[in-house]
Amino acid sequence: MSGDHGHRDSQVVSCGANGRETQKHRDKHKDKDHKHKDHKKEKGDKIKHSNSEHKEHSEKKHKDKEKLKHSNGGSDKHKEKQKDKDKKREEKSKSSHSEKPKKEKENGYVGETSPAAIKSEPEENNGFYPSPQHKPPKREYDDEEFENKPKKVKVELDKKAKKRKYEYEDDEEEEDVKHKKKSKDKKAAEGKKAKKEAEDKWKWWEEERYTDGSKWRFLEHKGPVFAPAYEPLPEKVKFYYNGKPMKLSPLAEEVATFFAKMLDHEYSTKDIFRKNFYKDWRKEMTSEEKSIITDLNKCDFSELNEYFKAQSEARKQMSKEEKQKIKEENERLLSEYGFCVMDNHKERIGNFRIEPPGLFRGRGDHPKMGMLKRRIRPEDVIINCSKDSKHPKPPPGAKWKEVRHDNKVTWLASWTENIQGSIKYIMLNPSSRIKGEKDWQKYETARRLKKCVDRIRTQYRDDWKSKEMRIRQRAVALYFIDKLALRAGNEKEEGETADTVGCCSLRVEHIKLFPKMDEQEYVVEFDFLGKDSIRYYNKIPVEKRVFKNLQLFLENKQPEDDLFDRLNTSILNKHLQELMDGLTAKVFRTYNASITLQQQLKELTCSDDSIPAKVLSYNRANRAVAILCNHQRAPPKTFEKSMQNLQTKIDEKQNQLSAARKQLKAAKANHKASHDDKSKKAVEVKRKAVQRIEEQLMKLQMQATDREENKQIALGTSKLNYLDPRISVAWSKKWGIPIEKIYNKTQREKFAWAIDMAEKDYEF
DNA sequence: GTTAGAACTTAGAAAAGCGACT
DNA sequence: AGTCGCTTTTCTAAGTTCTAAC
Repeated sequence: MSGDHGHRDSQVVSCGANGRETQKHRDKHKDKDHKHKDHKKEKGDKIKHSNSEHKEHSEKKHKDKEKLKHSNGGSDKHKEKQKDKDKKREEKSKSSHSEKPKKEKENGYVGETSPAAIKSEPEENNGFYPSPQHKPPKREYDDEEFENKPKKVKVELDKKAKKRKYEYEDDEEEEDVKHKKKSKDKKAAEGKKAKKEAEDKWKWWEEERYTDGSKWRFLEHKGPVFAPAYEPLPEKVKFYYNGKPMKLSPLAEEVATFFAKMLDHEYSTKDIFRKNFYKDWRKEMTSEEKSIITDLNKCDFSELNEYFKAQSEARKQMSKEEKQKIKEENERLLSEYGFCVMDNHKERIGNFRIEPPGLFRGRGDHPKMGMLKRRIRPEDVIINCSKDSKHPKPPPGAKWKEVRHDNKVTWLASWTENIQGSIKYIMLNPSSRIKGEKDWQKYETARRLKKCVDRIRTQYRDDWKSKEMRIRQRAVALYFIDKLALRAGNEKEEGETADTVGCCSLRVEHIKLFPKMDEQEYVVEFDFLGKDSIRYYNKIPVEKRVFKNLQLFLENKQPEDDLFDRLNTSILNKHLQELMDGLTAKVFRTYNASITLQQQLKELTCSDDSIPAKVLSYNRANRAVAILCNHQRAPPKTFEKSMQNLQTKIDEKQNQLSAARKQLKAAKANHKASHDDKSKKAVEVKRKAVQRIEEQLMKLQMQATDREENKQIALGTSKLNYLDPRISVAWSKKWGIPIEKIYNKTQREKFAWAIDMAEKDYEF
C-alpha cells in the first residue's frame, strides 16, 4: 500500500469502539447545549473579551517565539449582521405568507395536459454534443485523465470498445428470467428487449467532456411534479379543543393534519417541536381560531391520527387490481416527468417531485424542528432549460417564477425553502452522465492525492514545529482529517441548526487529553456530534508533538471555545489547494476510504475461499471503511429477533448435517459389506448431500457473522460515495465474483462507467 | 479576508417493494 | 392470500466547496 502509512491499520481497529449515541448521551448534550447557548448569548462582548484575554496571554507567552497575527474583530460585526439577516428573513417569510393567495385550486397538482412524450433522441442535433450515431472518440482513463483543467482528449475511434459491453446486465436479465420461470415466448421477448436496451445504453465515459465549464448544450424537461392538493377531512373526523369538537378552516386543518400524522413519533413530544409547530400553526389560523385555540395541550388530534392510520391500513388492504392501478399511474408519472433530454440523451431525473408541505424534521437537537414547511407553488419555482427546447408548462392558471437558460449549472428546477432559506434543486439521477463524470473525477483527484500524500504528510508533520500558531493548528487539524477521516467542519450559524462540528470547528469541550492511559501514551479522546448529529467517539494515541500542540491550543480556553481558533475550512482548503491542484479536505476522506478498501481486500480475500466467504471478506473490507468514516445506523428494530431466527436456521442445518453424515456412514458400511455398484452410488449420493449441507451451513454462518458485525454500521454511504467503484469491479473480476453480489441494480447503474472500464488489475 | 449565496455531494431514516414462508 | 423480514428506493436534511460581492 504505497500511499498509506502505518497509522491506518490501528485506526481501523481502534475505531470499533464508536458507539451510537445513546439517549442518555443526547440528554447530556442537551444540557450542555443549554449552558452553551446561555454562554454564547453574550458572545458579542464576551468573545471579544475572552479573545483579547487570550491574545494577551498568548502574546505574553509566545511573544518571542511566535508571531501571532490575531484578528479578532468581527464578533460585534457578526452579531449585527446576524440580526440584520434575521430581520430580513423574518420579513421575507412574513411577506411570503401574507402574499400567499388564500385559495388556490391549482396549488399542487400537475397539469392535466399531457403533451407528446419526450423524444428519446431528438432528430436535429440541437447541441454540439456528438450524437451516438457518430462514433464517439474513445477516452483514455489512465491517471492523467481528469486533470483539473480538462484537456482535449485525443480523438480516436475505437470500434472494439462496443463489443465487451454489458456482460453483467445480460447475465442478470437471464438469471431473472430463469428465476421467474417465464414462458418461452415471454422469455424470448424479454431477452430481445434487454439486448436492445443494452445496445442503447450510452457510454458517456467514452466521449469528450466539455472544457468550457458548460454542463450541457441542450436541456428539455417537463418541469417538476407538485404535491397533491390538500384534501379536507371528512365531516366525521373531528378535531377537539378542550374536549369540544371544532371545525377548522382548511388552512389550519391542513397544518393540524401534519401534526396529527406525527403523533406516534417521538418528535411530537419534544418541547421545541411543539413550540415551533404551534407558532407556525397559529399563523395559518383565522382570527377566530386564534382566539379560541390558546393552548396546544388542549388540542386533541387523536381522531385525525386514527383516521390516517386507518387510511394507510386501507391502502395495504387494497385489492391487487387497485394496487396495480396505482402502480401504473406512478409509472406513467415517472415516464412523463421522470426523464429529461440532455444533449441528445434521455436521462433519468433524480427527484422530479417537489417536496410536499409538512412539519420540518431536523436531525438531532434542531432548533427549528416542528416548523411548517410551506407548500411550494409554481410561482416559487425557477425552471432551467435550454432556450431552444420545449419549455415546461406550469400547471393551468399558474406561472413559473422564472424560466432561465443557464448551462453552467446542472439543475432543471429550483425553489427556495422557507425553513433555512436555502435553495432546493431538481437534478439528475446518479446514473446520468453529468453526475457520473463528476463522480469519476472525484476519484481521479483522490488518486492524485495518493501520489503526493507522502509529501503532504511530511510537510504537516514538519509544520507541527512551526513558529506560527496558525500553521501548527492547520497542521494538527490536517493530521486529524487525514488520520481520522474527519470532515472539514464549516462554521455554522448558531440557532439555525443543530450543534454539530467537524474538524475545524471542534471545540475544547470535544477532546480530552490523557498523557497516559492504560498502556498507551498521549491519548486523545474525541467525543462530539458530527453530521446528522451522529456521535463520534474515539480514543487514539497520537504522537508526542501533536499532543503537546493540543495542550498548547487548549491553554486558557473555555470549554466552548474553538480548539483551532486560528483556522477555518477556507484557510485550510486554500492551503491544500497550494499543496495539490484540486485538493480539499474532503479528498482525504475519499482517498483514505478507497485506499483502505483496496488494502483490506488484499488482506482479507483468500483465493481458495468460496464465493460467499469472499463476499463476506468484501463486506468486511467495506465495513472497515464505514467504521473509519463513522457511518452509523440505528440497529434495526427487529435485529435481535432476526439474529435469533438465523441461529435457529443454523441449528436446524447442523442437525441436518449430522443426520446426513450418519447416513453417509451407514452407506459406506453398506458398501463395504456388499461392494456392489448400487451401494457405491448410494455412498456418492450421500457424500454429495453432506457436501451440499455443509456448504449451506457455511453460508448461513457467514450470513450470521456478517449481520452481527453490521449491527450498527451502515455500509451504503461509503459504498455509494467514498469507494472508487473500480476497486470493487476489479476485485470481482479478479476473483470471478458476479458483480450482482456486490452491487444491486441501482448501484450498477450508477457505476456503469466503472463496471465497463475497470479490468481485474486496476489499481487505485 | 469576510461573508452570503449558490451549487452540488453526502447522509440516515422511512417508505415501498418483494420473495419466502405459512 | 396474508404475513414477515429483508432489500431497495425514496426522501430530504446536512454537509462541503466555490464564487462573487463587499
